[in-house]
Amino acid sequence: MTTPARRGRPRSENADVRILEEAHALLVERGYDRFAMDEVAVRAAVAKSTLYRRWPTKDHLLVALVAKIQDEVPVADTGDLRHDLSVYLTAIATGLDRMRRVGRDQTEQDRSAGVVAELVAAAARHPDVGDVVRNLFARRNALPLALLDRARERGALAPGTSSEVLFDQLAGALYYRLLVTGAPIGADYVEELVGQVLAGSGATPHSEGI
Amino acid sequence: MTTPARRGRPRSENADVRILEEAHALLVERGYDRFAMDEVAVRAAVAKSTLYRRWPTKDHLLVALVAKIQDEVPVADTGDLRHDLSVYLTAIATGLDRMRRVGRDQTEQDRSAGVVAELVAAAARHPDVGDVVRNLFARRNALPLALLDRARERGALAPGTSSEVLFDQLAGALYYRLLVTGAPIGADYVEELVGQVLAGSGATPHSEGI
Amino acid sequence: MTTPARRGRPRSENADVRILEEAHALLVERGYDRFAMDEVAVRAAVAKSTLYRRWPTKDHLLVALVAKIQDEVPVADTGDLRHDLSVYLTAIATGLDRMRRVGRDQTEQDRSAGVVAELVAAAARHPDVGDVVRNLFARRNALPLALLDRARERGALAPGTSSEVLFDQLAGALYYRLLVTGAPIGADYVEELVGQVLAGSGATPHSEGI
Amino acid sequence: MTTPARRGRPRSENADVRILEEAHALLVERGYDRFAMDEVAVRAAVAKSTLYRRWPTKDHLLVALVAKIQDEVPVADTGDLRHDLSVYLTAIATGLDRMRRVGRDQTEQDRSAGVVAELVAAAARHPDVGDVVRNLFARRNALPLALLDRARERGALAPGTSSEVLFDQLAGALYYRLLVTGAPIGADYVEELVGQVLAGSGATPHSEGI
DNA sequence: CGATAAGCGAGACGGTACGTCCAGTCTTCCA
DNA sequence: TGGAAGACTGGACGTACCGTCTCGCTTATCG
Repeated sequence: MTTPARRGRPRSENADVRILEEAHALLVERGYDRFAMDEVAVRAAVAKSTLYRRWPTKDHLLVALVAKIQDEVPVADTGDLRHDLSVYLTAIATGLDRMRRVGRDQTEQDRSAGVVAELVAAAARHPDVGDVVRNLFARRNALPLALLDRARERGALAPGTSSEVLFDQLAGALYYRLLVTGAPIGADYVEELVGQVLAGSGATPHSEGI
Repeated sequence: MTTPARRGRPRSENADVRILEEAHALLVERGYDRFAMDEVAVRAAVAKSTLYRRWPTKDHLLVALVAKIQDEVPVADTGDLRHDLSVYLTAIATGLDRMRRVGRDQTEQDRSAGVVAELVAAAARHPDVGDVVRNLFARRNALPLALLDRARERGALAPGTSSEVLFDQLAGALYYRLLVTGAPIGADYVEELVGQVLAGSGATPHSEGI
Repeated sequence: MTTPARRGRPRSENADVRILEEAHALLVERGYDRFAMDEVAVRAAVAKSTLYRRWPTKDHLLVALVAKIQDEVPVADTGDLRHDLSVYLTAIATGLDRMRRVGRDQTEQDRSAGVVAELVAAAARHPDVGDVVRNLFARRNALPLALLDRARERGALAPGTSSEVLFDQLAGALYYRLLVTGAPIGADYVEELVGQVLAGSGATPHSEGI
Repeated sequence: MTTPARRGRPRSENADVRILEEAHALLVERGYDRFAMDEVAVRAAVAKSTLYRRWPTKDHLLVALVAKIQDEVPVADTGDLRHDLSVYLTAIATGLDRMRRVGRDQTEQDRSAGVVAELVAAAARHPDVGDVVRNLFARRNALPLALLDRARERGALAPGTSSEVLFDQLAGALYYRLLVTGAPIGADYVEELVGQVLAGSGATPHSEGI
């Protein structure tokens, strides 16, 4: 089972790197809507056709970019479910908060969802971008989902509960605040959220480790 | 205290009506991004300046439009919290599902968030659009929030829980599925969600009415 | 019979002027193929859409430009047909020679037909551009054609000859040399040409004026 | 003096043939401006580099192609100059008319100069293409020029006339109509043209053979 | 009742990005 | 070295929309 022997000039990895670097810089500088393909091309010293050979659309490029940037959020399974979830969700919240500020006047203290909202819209515009986005989240959520499953196995979670629904409650609340209500998502909010969600799931509060 | 007696020709109500009608039709036909102000103007037989005199931006117009369309979702307080919430959330879910289909090929069975996603992005682009959107949701959520409060008062909900956080879990889960994961939001999902959220809030399962 | 009452904002004459001026300058600087619409727009401080509202194509703009530039070549009817034709054709030849040099390195001593050739090609590409070009020439040739007609009436030309065919021979020879063979078109060539064409048309050589 | 003994793989004659065939077909299908090198390459199953190894430019390829297609127009010297010229010019006119139709909707009854105009423009763009074109015409015109010379020698043409100028009048008229005025070039036009040109050149009308 | 103010339809305008197209060059591997 | 494949740079083209502006006209209220 070998590689099918590519013909023709291979794509320049160098170009890939430069494009993504400059695209990133530009996104941070300008934000989603004032991000221009022409400018990426110029700054990456690449022809526009090279851009469009790789990504059929500005939306595609940006989604790919964000997917790449997205930090791996690690999950530790210490046995203390409440703590582990708090840590994980706090990491997510921090990441979202960083995204919210991308490309806007740092001083303006707005409650905008910024890039995340645009990404969500991009996903809504092009079915294939949507697929990418969904894959991204699926991969990312696999770990915390497994965490919940293990917790249920060792009895820290009521048997009837669905990990997926539980996770929807948690992540959903964060995204809802970010995208819809604009309410702040601080560490204490995460704490309260996790507490309230676990309360009803058969978790012995604060004592599972014992 | 009367109206301060405007001078000059008053705005045409007729125009208002025609604009919103045609805008609606166009939004349904085309979806958010291929919705063009020029076309609204032509179809409503109205000058573009008339449009922009009323709404400073395409985003503003569309948000106003959606706000108007948005059905009043009534809340009944039967005393059966679980049931009341299920009804309310199902109504929301149905509405969202309708929005999801707006402006796209009816046959294509996609999982796109459509207009809602674009609205969220519009809110992210213009602070004042964001305010409108947030107000819209605040008004709409006031009722279910009050429902939760009353439930707590009569002891159907543990005293320590926050209605707002509770509601974030419920609505959040729906929007998260719509905007992010694209997972389906059926009646059974709502059922399960409400059950799981209430489980942790000191609600006596299925028996509060007794 | 009144003007049909224009509606909407009238086209800016100012823009027209600036565009044609800058287009002319640019054509002279660069020549036909390195003439760029984008640059005209920038230099005339005009939006590209303003360009394309007036001329649907680069070719259209340039043909219109040349039509405008084209000097009126006056025709004098002194009664000396040979002389009058020589003067007229020499003027044409000079004009063509000027066009030939447009947009190229002045030093390079080439035999290129330059802009004229491109115009001819443009006329071949778009039917409507062709119409403009043909009209241009029809108007321009009306005068010399009339000259020939009058000469025939006063007996200076054989009755059976066609003015049009005669003129084809004259103008044709010039364009043929310019566009096809690249042979030089000097004053003596014009002289010889006119002499030879008239010889066969019943013109009393050099003596009509007597 | 032998060929300097090429090293390496010899050029594929096969490729030559296929390229020119497909280029021809494509030219006929599309016309000059929508003729794309990429497509020739694909259709001839040949690399673009193979194209450019042979012709440095699209214009070069097309000029070469047309030069090759260009039918040899034979000249017969029957002694009847008027007849011989008519035959020759009619052949040219027919060829031009065929070219005019190349690459366009057959139904559209246009008066476009088509490929010929583009060739002329190509010649204007690249000096060396111009050389090729001029050579092409020089070779082609050598025969009729000789015809005129012989006619003068045997007294059928006035001694003072220049064959070259005479030929400019004839060919020029045709090209002028084709490229500039768009007037039709039928058999009767050729007839009239030749008649009028010869009338003034000392040719005994219709009686030289006697 | 005429002056003043604003709304309106029409449509041009500046601005700006998008995505497309194609010419001509370069790189890789294969014959 | 030639050839096939196909990526690359470069750069213009024409399109699409947004939000603004300029006309000439209409419809109100105010003095």
